[in-house]
Amino acid sequence: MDVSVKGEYALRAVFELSRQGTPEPVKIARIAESQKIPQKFLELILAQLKQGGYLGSRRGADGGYFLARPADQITVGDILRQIEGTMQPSKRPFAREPSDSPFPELWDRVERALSCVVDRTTFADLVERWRQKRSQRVLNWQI
Amino acid sequence: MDVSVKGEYALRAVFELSRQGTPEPVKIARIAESQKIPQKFLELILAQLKQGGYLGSRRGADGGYFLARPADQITVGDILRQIEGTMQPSKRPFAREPSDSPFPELWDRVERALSCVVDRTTFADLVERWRQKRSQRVLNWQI
DNA sequence: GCAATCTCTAGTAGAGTGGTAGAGATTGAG
DNA sequence: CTCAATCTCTACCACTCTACTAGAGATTGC
Repeated sequence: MDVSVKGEYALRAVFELSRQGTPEPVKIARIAESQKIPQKFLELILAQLKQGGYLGSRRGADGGYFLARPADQITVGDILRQIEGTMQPSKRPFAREPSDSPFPELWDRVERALSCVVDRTTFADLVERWRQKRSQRVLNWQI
Repeated sequence: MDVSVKGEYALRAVFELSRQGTPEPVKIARIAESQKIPQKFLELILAQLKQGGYLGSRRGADGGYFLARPADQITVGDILRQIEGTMQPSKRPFAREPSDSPFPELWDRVERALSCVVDRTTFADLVERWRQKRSQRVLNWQI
């Protein structure tokens, strides 16, 4: 019942791109450094996110990655599903399981509860919360 | 973001014990057969659930496992946490992560949403729903 | 042309998953 | 007391997955 490191890296990378807010491409090396992600691993992750249509890229000098759509139209759930495959708590065939088992319904409830959080949280939300928390901290600093 | 086969086996085993409702011990072999779980694997799982205080056992002829407390006082979350260790979506130290990351708060929300389902669903609930669904089916059958 | 960048294919060490095997301890019945 | 049935404990193992790393190739901007 957990998120892989790869999934977390993906979220942090998209967060990093959302935070800039610019349409300018950001280099992999820069994302890797500022989010402390192994660069070669990040390359694979970003390619997968592009594959899913969440990111775009440009090669060559001045190349890099950028959001394929505005940050308020990409959710945490989008990214997690793209990277982790699914978010159903139990995705087994289980042909052996008696057909009147109470568990499929349970997994349904779990998935809906999960969805309420991850599919309603966009990266614009994350950036906003992060800015608020940061300004709060700076305020305390100044007092 | 999924539940291991071991976790599912544990839930099904506890469900099986809850379903009987009797204080009589049930043999491992019987649970294994009726829930289609490899017996030797189930032995390990049941021992772990006993360790957690959810089950009791008796050895020898007429031995077996039984619920250590009433089915309405054991939740799905109890069993999953005992078997899977935790249910926090991200349980990494991540000392490298900047301290103002928006993700710890996100994981908190996810965990609370998850908890709303699994920590409020007891095995008594599961048995009740299962009985209702079954009686519904029998009704349709008879028409 | 050439340097900087993304892209594609492979490989890989180590941990985790889903079991299996077998001897030992405990209990109830006769 | 003995025996059979059962739980208990320790070990082992094949396979998959995770979290990377390596390196050559394709584009682009200057």
